[in-house]
Amino acid sequence: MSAEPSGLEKINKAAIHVMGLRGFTQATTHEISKSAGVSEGLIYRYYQSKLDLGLKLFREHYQEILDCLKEESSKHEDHLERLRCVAKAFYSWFDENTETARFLIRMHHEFLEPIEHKEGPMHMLNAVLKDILGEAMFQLFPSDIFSAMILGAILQVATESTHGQIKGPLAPRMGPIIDALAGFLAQADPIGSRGTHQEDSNAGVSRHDD
Amino acid sequence: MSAEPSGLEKINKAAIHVMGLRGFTQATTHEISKSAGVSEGLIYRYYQSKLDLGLKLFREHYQEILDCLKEESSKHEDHLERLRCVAKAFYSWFDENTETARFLIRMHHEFLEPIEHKEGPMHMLNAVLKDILGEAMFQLFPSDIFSAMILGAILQVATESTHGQIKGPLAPRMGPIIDALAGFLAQADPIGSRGTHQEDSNAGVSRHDD
Amino acid sequence: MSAEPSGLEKINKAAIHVMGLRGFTQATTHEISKSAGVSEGLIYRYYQSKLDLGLKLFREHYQEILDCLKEESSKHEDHLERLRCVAKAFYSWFDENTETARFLIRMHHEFLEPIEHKEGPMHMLNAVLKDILGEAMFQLFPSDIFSAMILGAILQVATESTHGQIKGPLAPRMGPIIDALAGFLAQADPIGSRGTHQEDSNAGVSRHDD
Amino acid sequence: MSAEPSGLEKINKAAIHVMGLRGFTQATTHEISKSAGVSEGLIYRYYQSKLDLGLKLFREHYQEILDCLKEESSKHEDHLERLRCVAKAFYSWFDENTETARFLIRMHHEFLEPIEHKEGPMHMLNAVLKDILGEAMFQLFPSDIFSAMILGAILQVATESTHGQIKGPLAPRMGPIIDALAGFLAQADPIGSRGTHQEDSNAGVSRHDD
DNA sequence: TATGAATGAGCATTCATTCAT
DNA sequence: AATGAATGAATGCTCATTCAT
Repeated sequence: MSAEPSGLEKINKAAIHVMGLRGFTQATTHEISKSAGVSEGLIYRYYQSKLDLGLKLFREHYQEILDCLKEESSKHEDHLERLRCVAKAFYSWFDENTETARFLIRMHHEFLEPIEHKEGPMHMLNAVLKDILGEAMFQLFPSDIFSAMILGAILQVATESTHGQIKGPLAPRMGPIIDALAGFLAQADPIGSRGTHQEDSNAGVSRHDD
Repeated sequence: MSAEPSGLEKINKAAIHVMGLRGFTQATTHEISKSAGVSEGLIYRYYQSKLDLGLKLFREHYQEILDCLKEESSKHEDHLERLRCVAKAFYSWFDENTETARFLIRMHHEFLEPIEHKEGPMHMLNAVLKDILGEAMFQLFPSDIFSAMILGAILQVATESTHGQIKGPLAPRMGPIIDALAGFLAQADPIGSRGTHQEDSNAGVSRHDD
Repeated sequence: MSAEPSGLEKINKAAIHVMGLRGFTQATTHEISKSAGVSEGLIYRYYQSKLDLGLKLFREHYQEILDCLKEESSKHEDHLERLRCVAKAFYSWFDENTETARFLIRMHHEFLEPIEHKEGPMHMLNAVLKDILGEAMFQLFPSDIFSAMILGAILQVATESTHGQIKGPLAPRMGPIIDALAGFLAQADPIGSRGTHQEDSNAGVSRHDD
Repeated sequence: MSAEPSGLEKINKAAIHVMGLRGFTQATTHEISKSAGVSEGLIYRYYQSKLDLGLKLFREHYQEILDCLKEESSKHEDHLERLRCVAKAFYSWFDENTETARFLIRMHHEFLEPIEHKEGPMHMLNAVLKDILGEAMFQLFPSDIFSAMILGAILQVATESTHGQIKGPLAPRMGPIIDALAGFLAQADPIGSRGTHQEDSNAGVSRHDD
C-alpha cells in the first residue's frame, strides 16, 4: 500500500522540505524538482507558478493546524484550560510534523504581505487566539498586544527548535512548563477562570504604578 | 554640520530601509542605490557583496541594541527588575528606531543560517537574556526554553507592530503591561527576586504533576 | 451519417482553427488538442511533429484551392476572362471557407522559409497565375513582378477581411469591382485578349521614358 | 566618425535583422544579442521586454516611412501623380533599407493583433492611402477595398523581393511599370485627375454588366 | 570618489514530444 | 485508437557584480 507516491505528492513534500529549509524566495524550482525526483516542468502541471505552489501548500496546512487547534479549544469551557490544552496540542502537532511546521513558520514571514490584505494568516491566528483567551483577559490587557505575546511565547520555542537552538521533541518538555505557568496564572488569579473580577483585575494591572 | 551625508551613509540608510521593507533576498542593489541616490557600483566600493552589506549592517545594529540592553541590565541587581527595565528599554529603542528595528527583525530570520554556526545572533541574544534572567529562574525551567518564551513574547509584539498589525508607539502601551506582568510574577512568587526558594520553585513546577 | 468525426478529423479542424487564429508558432499543441477535444498525445499518432501537422494541412488545402482555380482557369480561352473568373472563384471559395482561408493566409508567411526551396507555394501560385495571365501580358511587364502585383491586389483584400478590416462576404462586393477592372483593362487595350500588339505594348510601357 | 556603435544601436540593428529573418516569435533574445555582439542582459537596460523591443522599433520605422510617403504625397496635387510618385518613393526607400523593410513587412502581420485596437498600422497606412488616392476614386470603388488592392499590389512585390522570389533592386524595374500603369489609368480615364465624371465613372464600372 | 554601461550565470516558466497504460 | 503524466531543452528575463572612465 502507498506503493508509489504520485508526482503531485512528491512535489508537495519536496516543496515543503526545500522551502522550509531555504525560505520561499531562496528555494528554486530546480532544487524542489530535484529533491522530489521529478522534472522541473511537472510542477507546472499542478501549479500555475512557484508562488501558487507555496501559497496553496501554506494555506492548506495552515488551515489544517488551525482547525486542529480550534477543535481542541472547543473541548474546554475554561479559558485557562483552553490555553493550556491548545498549547500542548500545538507542540504535539509540531513534534509530529516537523517539516511542515518549519515550512509554515518560515512562510509566515515571507507571505505576510502578499496575503495579509485578504484572508491573512495573522488575522486567522489572532481570531483563534482571541477565542481561546476569551473576552475576560482582554479587559486586563489590550487584546492585540496580549495575544501577540502569548503567540510569540509559544511560537518562538517552536522557531528555535526548528533552527536547532532547542533540541529534541517539544511536547514532553513543554507539557510540564505549560502546566506550571497555568498554575501561576491561576494562582495570580486576576486572569482566572473563576470569574472576571473587574476590580481585582485593575488592581493587578496598576499595582506597580503605586 | 554634516550638511551632506557621505555616500556610505546614504547607502547604509537606504539598505536598512529597503531590506527592512522587502527582505534581504527581495531587496535589489538597484533599488537600494536608487533609494540612496547613488550609483549601483558605489556599493561595491564599501562592501564586497550584497550579503556583506546586509550582514555588516545587521551585526553592527544588532550589537548596538544588545549593548544598550546589557547596559540597562547592569544597572539593576534584582532579576525581575532587570527584565522589567530591559523590556521597557527595548520598546523605547524600538519606537525611536523603527526602520532599524524592522530591518533587524526581518534579517533575523533570513540570516539565521549563514550566521548561526559562528557568532550567531540567537546565541548572543540568549546570552544577554540569561544574564538578565539569572541562574535562579533556570532552576525552575530549562533556560533555553524559558528565554525563548520571554524573547518571543517581547519580539512578537514588535514584529506585529512592524507589519502594521499593532498600531502606534509601543513603549507607552507596553510600559503598564510589563509592570503588571512583573507584578503577577512577583505575586506568584516562585519566580521572584526575593531569593531562590528551591522548594517553592519545585512545588510550583511540579504542582500539576501530583 | 458520419455522426461522430474521427480523431484525425477533429485534430485537423482544430489545428486549422487555432493556427489560423494565433499563427503557427503561437499555436500550442495543447490548445489544439483541447479545441479538438482529444488528448495531446493523439496528434503524434497521425503526425510526426507540430511542423508536420501544419505543413501537411497547408499543402493539402493549398493544393485544393490551387486545383480549384486551375480548373476554373481551364474553362476559358481568353486571358482576361480567365483572370476575371478565377478571381471571382477565389473570393467565392474564400467566403465559403473562411477558417481554411485564414489558416492558409497566415501560414503563407510563416512557412515561406521551411518550404520555399522545394515545392514552395509561391512558385506554385506563380505558375498558376502565369498560366492564367498568359505569355501575352508578360511581354509588356516582367512576369514575376506583374503576377506579384495581381496576386497582391487579390490577396490583400482577403487578408484584410481575415483581420476584420474589411467586413462581410467578399464575393458579392468583389464581383462588380473585378468586372469593372477587367473593363478598364480591355478598354486600355494593350493588355488585351484580342491579340498581342507588340508595337502598342511597347508604346505603352515606354511612353514615360520618352 | 561613428567610431563605435553604442550598445543600443547594435541591439536595434541586430533585432531588426534577426526579427526580419525569423519573425518576431521565432527570434530569440539569445540570437539577437549574439548577432549584436552584446550580452543578453543588455537588451533589458534599454527595453522592458522582447515585445517592447519589437514594438518600439516597429512603430519608429513605420512612422518614418509613413512620414516619408506623406511628404512625397503632399508635393503633388494630382491624385494619379501622387500615387505614381509615392509608389516610386516607396520602392526607392525599400532598395535603400532592405533590412528595415523586411522587418516591417514581417512584423506587420505578427503585430496586427497586439496593436490594431489603438493606433494600428493598418489604419495609418489606409489613412495615407486614402489621402493619396483622393475622394474621387472612392466614388468608383469602396475605399476600403480599393486601397487594399493598391496596397497589396505594391507590397506583394516588396514581399516577394524580401523572400528572394524577385531579384535585384526594385526601383529601377518598378519605375517604368508604374509609369506605364499610370498611363493606362489616365488613358482609361474614369479614374482620372481631370475631374470626377460621375456618369463616366459609372459607365466604366457597369460596362461589363451590359 | 563616483558613475552606469555591460556582463553572464541563474531563475521561473513554456511546450513539443514521449511513453506506459 | 486513445490517454495524460512526465520530460527536458529552450526561452525570456533578473540581478549581483565588474570595470573603463
